[in-house]
Amino acid sequence: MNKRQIQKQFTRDKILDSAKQIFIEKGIINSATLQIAEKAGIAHGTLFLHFPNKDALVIGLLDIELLKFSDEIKQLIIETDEIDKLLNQYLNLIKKEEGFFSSLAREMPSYKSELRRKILFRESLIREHFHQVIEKGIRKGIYASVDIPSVLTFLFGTINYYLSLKSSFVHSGSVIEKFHDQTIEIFMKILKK
Amino acid sequence: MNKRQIQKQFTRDKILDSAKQIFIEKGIINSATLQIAEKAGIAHGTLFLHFPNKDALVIGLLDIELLKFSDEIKQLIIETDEIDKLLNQYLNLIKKEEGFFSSLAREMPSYKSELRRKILFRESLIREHFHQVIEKGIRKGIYASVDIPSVLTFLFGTINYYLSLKSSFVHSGSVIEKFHDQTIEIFMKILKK
Amino acid sequence: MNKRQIQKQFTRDKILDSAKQIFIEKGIINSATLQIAEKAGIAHGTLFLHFPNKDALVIGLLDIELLKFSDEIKQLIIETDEIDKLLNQYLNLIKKEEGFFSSLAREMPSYKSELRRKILFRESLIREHFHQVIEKGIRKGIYASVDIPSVLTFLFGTINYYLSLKSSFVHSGSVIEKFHDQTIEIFMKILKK
Amino acid sequence: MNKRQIQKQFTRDKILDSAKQIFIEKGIINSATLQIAEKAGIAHGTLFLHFPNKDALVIGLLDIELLKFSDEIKQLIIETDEIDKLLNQYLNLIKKEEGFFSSLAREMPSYKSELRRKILFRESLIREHFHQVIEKGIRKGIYASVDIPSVLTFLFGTINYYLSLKSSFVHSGSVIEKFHDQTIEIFMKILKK
DNA sequence: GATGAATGAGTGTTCATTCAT
DNA sequence: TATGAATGAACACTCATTCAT
Repeated sequence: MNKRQIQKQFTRDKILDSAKQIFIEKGIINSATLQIAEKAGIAHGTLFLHFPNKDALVIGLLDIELLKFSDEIKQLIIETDEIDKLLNQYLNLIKKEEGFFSSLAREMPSYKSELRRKILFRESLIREHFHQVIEKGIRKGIYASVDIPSVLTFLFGTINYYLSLKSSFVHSGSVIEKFHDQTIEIFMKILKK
Repeated sequence: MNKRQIQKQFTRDKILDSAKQIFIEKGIINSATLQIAEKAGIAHGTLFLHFPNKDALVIGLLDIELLKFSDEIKQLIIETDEIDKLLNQYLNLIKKEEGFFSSLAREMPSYKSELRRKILFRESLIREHFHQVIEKGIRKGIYASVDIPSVLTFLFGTINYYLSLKSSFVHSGSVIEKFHDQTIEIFMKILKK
Repeated sequence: MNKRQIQKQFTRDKILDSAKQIFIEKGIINSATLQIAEKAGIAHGTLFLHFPNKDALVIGLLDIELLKFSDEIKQLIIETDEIDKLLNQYLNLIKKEEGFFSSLAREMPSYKSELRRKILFRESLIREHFHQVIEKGIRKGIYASVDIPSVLTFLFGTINYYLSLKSSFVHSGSVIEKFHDQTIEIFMKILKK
Repeated sequence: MNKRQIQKQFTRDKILDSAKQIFIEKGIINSATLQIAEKAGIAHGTLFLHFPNKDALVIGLLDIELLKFSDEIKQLIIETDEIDKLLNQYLNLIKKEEGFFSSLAREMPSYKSELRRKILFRESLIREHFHQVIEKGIRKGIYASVDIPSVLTFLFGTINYYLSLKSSFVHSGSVIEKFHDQTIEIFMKILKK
């Protein structure tokens, strides 16, 4: 990469960084592209040079974050096939970026369908990992033979609920941490033979 | 109530009615006060005579709806002390106003905190009813001695998740209906001894 | 009309007045709604209270101007059935609002088709008047039996050409006046038996 | 020309080619310099190396096109001194590049005065050719002794009118072709003794 | 109490032009 | 000579709220 390309990437990263911070703070819908540009220290128009429109910026940011996340999950899968350990690690991962995922959960229902589809697709990849682990457990006779999709919707629905209402559940600190143990406990109960 | 007060109440009700319809249709954030006033057949300014600002209108509407809802739940409680029948009735009640509750679930996370607190307070009343029934069941030895708040958060979180992403789960028709049976089934499993 | 309605009409008129002046000066495409509002001494948003969008403002202005014009033409028709006198009066009418018609002719080709159709419809009404007078003349044996539509396109095309390139034909003053006599002369020659 | 100059000319030509195509397609005002550069396969900034600004590019393009056109007309003059044949050929020439001339006629009135003057100057060269032929015809006693400039304004104005409102006169195909015969017919009538 | 005209800050997006590389 | 990232003013349009009538 020559100097120009480095500079361009740097600007792009600055935009994504600012966007992430502002999205966490105010939610995507209430964040103005002007404010993001100002925080990134660039001209308003420059933002649209890197992303053709606001939606593309959101999608760009999500792609990076969710891909990163998905990769880390994949790593976890390889390391363990016990669902409680996997769930434990999964919650820890979310906790690390809780601000971002909280704003995501909060606003996802308001997003335009393309954006929402993109997010749900990423989530479905993660669900898939969980699905496989549970399926294996059922085959091994460790878990009860539940309807896996229903059970996972229950789990992800609850986590989503915590995240989306984070500010109502905790004044500061992590919601995920607060409900960490009980979430695992209840989920294991559902799987118990 | 004298004639003037009756007239005032009538106008207020018209506003609330229109607001409800429009909120369901377009979501609270995308509903303009002008449109609500037009649908109510009153002047734009009149709306602000009855509600100091848009938020107050939303709160006013919720107060009525959730109170009504809460009353119906109370009635159910009296009629039964079996949690599966109660949950069944509860889901049926939501289904009746699914449009409203879906738009509520979808947008609640974006509301200002006072508004959200109000909604969650109303929800907590309903939770309380469930809490009592489960507690009684545990005392009677019918249900396992679970941590009731956690278990209820799991339940309400999941229902909320269905409602908020309704349009991703079903193209038309009711999400609640679609997930009705499995929701009860899983929830009962959690309570099983 | 009560005071409010008078005030509203007054504001609307101020907007139309400012728009007309600015359109003449800079052309419709290069006129900003903000500038029109400023010239009218009202808030930018107020403009959109009276006209839902810029196009509607243009159409509103045209409707008034062309209707006024069409009415005056109709009056002329009644007064005379000699085409040279009619054409003479017609050119004088255009001359009175030459600034406006010049900017119209200049930019019409760039307008969105709905707007253009509207303008051409108004023009067609005027053509119709001319058509009738010429037809009568042919029947009476005063004029040669020409193809009236072609001949009128020739006439209106030329007038349009003068108007649209006004600033190239005259530095100040009226183009219509400058070409008044020769336009009539040539047109009469076309009609001559 | 050394190698560098050849390369420069080559780039310049590529820009002019792209500009012409895009101008025809979208009109000058709606054509972005970025798009022209992309079509030419050069960097955006390079365009401004060859032409100091967008106007200069337009003028440069016109110079070439109108000069080419003027040369072809000159050739026609040599071949014939009958005005109807000349006009016939002239209309055929326009028809060949009708897209370009239509977009020119449509937008010329919106151009800055320098640009417009340039175009009109080129047109005046063509007018000059017509002038000479008509003059000769009058001297020979073939045509009536009309005021040649007026008569030519009538002609060119009408052709311009067809071109500028092309899309209102024909849905597809050529306007010039459509009005070809009647234009010649009427014009000849004006010249008839 | 009711009206509705007016406000004005705010939004996402475009594009000719500049200049460091 | 050529590049292309960056600029920033400009644009049409929205909407909760105010206040004279």
